[in-house]
Order: sequence, then C-alpha cells, then structure tokens
Amino acid sequence: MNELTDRQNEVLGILVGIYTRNGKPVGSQRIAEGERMGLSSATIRNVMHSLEECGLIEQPHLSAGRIPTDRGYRYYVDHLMKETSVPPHVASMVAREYRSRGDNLENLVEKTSEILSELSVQAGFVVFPHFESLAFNRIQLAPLSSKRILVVWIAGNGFVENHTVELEESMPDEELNRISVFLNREFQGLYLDELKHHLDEKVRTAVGPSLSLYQRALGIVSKGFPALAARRISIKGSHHLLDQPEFLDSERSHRLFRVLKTPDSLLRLLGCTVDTEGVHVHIGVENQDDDVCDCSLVAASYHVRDRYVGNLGILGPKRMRYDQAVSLVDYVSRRFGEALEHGIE
Amino acid sequence: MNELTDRQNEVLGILVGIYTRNGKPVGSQRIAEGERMGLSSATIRNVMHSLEECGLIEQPHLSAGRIPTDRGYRYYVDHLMKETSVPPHVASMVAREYRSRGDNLENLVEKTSEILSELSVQAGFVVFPHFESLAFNRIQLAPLSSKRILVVWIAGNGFVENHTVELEESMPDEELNRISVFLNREFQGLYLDELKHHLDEKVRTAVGPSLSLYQRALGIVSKGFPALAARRISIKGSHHLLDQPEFLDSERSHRLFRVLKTPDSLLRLLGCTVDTEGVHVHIGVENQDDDVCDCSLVAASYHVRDRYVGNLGILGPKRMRYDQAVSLVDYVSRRFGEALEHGIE
DNA sequence: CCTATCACCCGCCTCCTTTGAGTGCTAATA
DNA sequence: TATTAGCACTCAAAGGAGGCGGGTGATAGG
Repeated sequence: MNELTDRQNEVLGILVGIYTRNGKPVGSQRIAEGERMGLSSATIRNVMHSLEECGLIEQPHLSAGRIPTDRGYRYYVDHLMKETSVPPHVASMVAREYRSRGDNLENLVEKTSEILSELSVQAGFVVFPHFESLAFNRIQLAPLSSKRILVVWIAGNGFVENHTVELEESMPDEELNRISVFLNREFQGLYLDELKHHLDEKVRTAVGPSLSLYQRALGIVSKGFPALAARRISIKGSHHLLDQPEFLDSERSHRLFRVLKTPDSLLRLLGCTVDTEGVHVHIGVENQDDDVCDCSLVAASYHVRDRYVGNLGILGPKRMRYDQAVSLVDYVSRRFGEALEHGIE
Repeated sequence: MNELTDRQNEVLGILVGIYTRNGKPVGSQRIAEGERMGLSSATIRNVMHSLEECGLIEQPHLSAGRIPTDRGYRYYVDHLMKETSVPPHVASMVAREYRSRGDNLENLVEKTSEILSELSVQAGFVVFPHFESLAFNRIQLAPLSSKRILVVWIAGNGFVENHTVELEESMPDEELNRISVFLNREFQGLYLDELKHHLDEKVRTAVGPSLSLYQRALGIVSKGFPALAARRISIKGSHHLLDQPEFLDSERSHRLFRVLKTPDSLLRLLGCTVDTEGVHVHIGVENQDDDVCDCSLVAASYHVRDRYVGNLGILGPKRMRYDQAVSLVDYVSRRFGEALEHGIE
C-alpha cells in the first residue's frame, strides 16, 4: 500500500494540507481549483476513490468531501511531510524565555510546557527530569526534629531539590554530619543511579566500623531520593483542545479532560516514546487510550549529555499542522536539554 | 428596600432555592404548588411582581418565569440563607485527606484546593501562605558557587522552602556559617516580618565589627525571602465551571478560562477579601472583572495563631448553593489553618 | 385582600422544504 | 487509454411554519 503513484501522493498531500487548515471535509473541486494541478474535479474524484480504497481517506458521510483517516495522517507524516525548521520568531521566543529562567527546575519545566502550548496553540507538556539521570553535586543534611531530617540535594547543574526523611531511630547531629561529608567526598559528579549502585557495592563489601556509616548513608539516600523518581508532569494549555470544533461534544471533551488531569494516564500515554531518539508522532487510535483516540501526540525525549532524562511534547487534535508540531517539539527538546545541562551559571 | 414582608421573603427564598437546584426560570405555579404555602399562583404572581420592582428578581424574557438578579442573590445570602454546618461526609473526607498529607506545603495546598473543588463540584482555589506570617524556625545556608548561595528556610511548623541568592561579591564559607549561626540563635520563633524588622533595627543601631555581619545577614534575608512574598495560587477543577449550562456559550467560557489561567487576575479578584474575618461572598458584577460577572466567589481568609496568612475559596456560577458553599469554605479555611499551624509532628 | 379565569406572549420543539456541496457513473473527447 | 463534461442522486445543514406549554397581566368576583 505504500506504493502510491505520484498523483495519489500529490492529492493526498494537498487534501491533508487543506483539511488541517480549515477542518471541513475536502471535495474534489477544491483540490482541482485550489493548487495548480491542471486536472479536472472528475479526475481528482477518481484518484480520491483509489485513495479511499487504500484506507487513507474517508467520507464522514455519503455526499460529503473526504477527510484523512488515521492511516492517512500516518502516511502523510511518514512520506509526504516536508521537514521544516522552526520560524525565527519561535526560536527567538524560546531563547528569550530561557534567558530569564530564574533559578529552579520547577520554573524551567513549567515555562517550557507553557512555551510548547503557546507556540503550538495546543496542550504542551513536559515530564519532569528523571533525577537519577542528573549528576550529583552535593548533599546537605539538616535535622528537623529527633527523627526527621531534611535532605537537600544539589545537582551538578545547580538545581536544588529537598525532601524530608523519616528515620527509624534518632540520629545525633555529628553522625548526620559524618554522613554528608562522606557522601559529598565520595560521590561528587556521579549520576544518582551510579551513586546508589556504588553505595550498594560499598555496603556489601565493607567490614568493620565503616559498614554502619555506609548503611545509614544508604538508608538516607534511598529514602530521600525515591520521591525524585516519582515522575511528575507539567501540562499547560489543555483548554486549547476544547477550542477545536471536533471537541464541541461535551461528553467527549470531558472524558478527554479527565485524562489530561490525571498525570498517570498521561504518563501511560507517553510510555512508548520513552528513551528513543527523535520526534515521535502518535495518531489517533495509535494512542493506547480510547479517550484520546481523537488526538495526536507529538513527543520527543530530551537528553543531558546524551543520557535520556525525560519527555516533552504537545497533544492536539488529529487535525494538526504536523510539520510545524514536529519541528517545534524537536527544537524545544534540544533547547530544553541544553538548558538543563548548563543549568545555572 | 430591605424592608420586605414575610411573604416576600418566603417567596424569594423558595424561588432562589428552586432555581439554584434546576436552573430553569421559576414560575408562579411551581412556587404555589411546590411548598406548602397555601396561596394561589395568582397571589404569588403579585408578590413576584413586587419583588421584581424591588430589583430582586427578573424575567430572562417576557412570558418566562423569574430568576434572581445579582441583588436578589445578595439579599438571599444576607438575610434569608440559613447557616448550615458541613455534612458529616465532608468533615470526614477533609480529616482523612489531612491525615495523610505528606510532608510539604506544596502538597497540602494542592490537596486543599482539590478538596474545595471536589466537594463543591466547582473551581476551588488556595492562595499560598504569606510566608511573612509564618514562624521562623531555622535557616541553613550553603554555598553553590563563589557568588551563589542556597538559602533553606525551615518554618516553625516543619515546612521547608529553599531559594538561591545571587551575591554581589564572593563570601567565604566561615562567614556564611557565622551568619546562619547568628540568625538561628537570634531570631528563632519570630515571624518573618518581625525578623526583618528586628534585623533592620540592629543594622541601624549597631557599631563596630558586628555591623558588617548584620548587613550581610540582612542582604541574604531580603534577597532570599522576597520570592516567598510573591503570591502563588493553586486552582483546581476549573473545568467544573464549563459543565454549567450557563457556560455553554464558548466565547464566554473562553474568556472566563483565560481569567482562571492567569494567577494575577485571580489574585486581583480576591483583593477585597484579604485579611477580613469570615466568609465573603461576591456575586456576579460585585466582582471587579467583567469576565467573571456570571460567577460568584465564596472566599475566606485562613489564619495561623490568629494571624492572617492567606485566602481560599471556591468560584462557581452565580446559581450556586450558597449555604453549602459558605459552610464548606468556612470549614475548610479553619481546618487548613490548623493543619498549617500544627504542621508536621 | 385573595382567587379564579381568561386572553395573550413567546421560546422551544418538531416537522417539512429548500439549498448546496459533493459523489458515482457514463458517454464523449483528445 | 486517460481525461473530461454532464447528469442524476444523496445527504447535511439551513430556514420556515406551526403547535405546545409554561408563563404573564388584568379583571371580576368571593
């Protein structure tokens, strides 16, 4: 089925183009008149008929124009779409936003999902960085009460996270101090998962008095960091989806909204894009979730020093400008990775 | 105009009651039949006529039933509404949520606005606590780089906040240490604004070598804390507003959504409720903003040890169950204040 | 002062018609 | 043989017409 004639390709491309712009089923006349393809509407009709037999376009009802099917969009994205680079105003906006980004990770992530949303005029999302994949710079431990301590973790790029840890038994201040000195001396520059790995190793092989130190350190690290691993997600502009005429139906839009409001289902949605290079497009039913079968997901993973750290992208109606969306997501994922890597100078 | 007869009061009360329940204009028949007021519809019509002349009710169009005007709701809230206490299931849900609240302020606030939203089935919001009004327990300073330090501030109730501060000139570690020891020794238990005040005082009156210490401490405090003063707001469940039949019109609902998405305009909306005791109800045009003139705001401030710390409440259509809303907001504001006060045990 | 009755009003629902965009098919044409 | 022009047909959407129903005001009588 991927052996379409040039003419079929051309018609499909034009049809997708027109339809994504104005959202109404496209008839043979519009295609014939519109662009400079010197063919009559009757001929176009024949071509459209063949495209329909291939399952690439369909009629919402008899005697209406054609719209692309999910497979049609897929074919368009895979074969017909031209790679574009982001327009200058997008690049400059991104640069401007990142220049004044403030000092914390939270803001950077929120700002990025906002950028994605505003520039695509759709829902934009960013999965918070996988902290295990960020470099460890320093840890700071402070007692809050006899059995609670504050763990402040400073990443290599200058971002800071803190958590409180509940201890089984109280720990004297000097012990706490010893642990933090140990961690800071031993593990600076490592990634968090490497750190845990090394620490495990030490506990297993250690003998004598240092074993207890290692064990306590491991206790704090594994209690103080798991919260970091719980994936959070920032999503902005989900109301843009409601603007789309295809979501006028309030029943549908409510179910969609419910999905967008529950981070878990969003993360599930993103499951497949994890860790693979490049921009991924999931069209309609290609998404696992029935409630988003009218939507397309354009997502990419972002990296810091070539390590996978998280995902970001946009979610919009199937009828979207895929070329623009892909280039936007690609661009932002790179810039965001860089911003994370450089951190705070 | 606040001298209505008993009968007028009764009719208005019943009318508001019926209308808030089913949203359709209420005719004289329904009132006459509905409750056990032994009067004919014709008599009710006369009463309604007088109420209309008072500007308390109106007809959406000729030959339709009556609906309350903004002033009608206002009169209802001020004079007719019976104080109710929250139903047991609400109290138990709030208690349950607060029992497992985790360890940080962020979660507590988010959870609270969620509670407000879910129990009212409307938009719920919580303005983050005014940190100046929370007690200072301890500060921790850590160098990030030569000119950047991390300020971790621990409140009396166990909540933790951190910020980075950019310094004009580099500061040696021991100096940093001296400052934190000084702050912790001198100011424990004070509110942040008192702390600033005292420190100002010290700088003004100090002489000799300690002046420089005070000045540096003040520099850090005033740079490390202003970010705390920037009011943030958590709003949940704004989609409930869209469910209301009165917001089917997509133009209106979009403008409303825009307001809800911009924290600044929300804060402006809340401007008037700041710092005053009890639950405040703003009905329709009583809100400053034109885009929310179809909505009512039910808000209260919350307190910690009798100090004003912030606001919370719900935003819904004018047609809402004011009695339930008021009791809910009242109840949650108290419980939330308590939760803040007790903090983490 | 209250009530029964009556004429009247008007939004909404339903049904019907018209309109227009679009199709498939077929015969004519290059 | 591929393309085009023409034609009959289909269906959604838009536009009325008409009836229903819930509502009102006014007036006269208890």
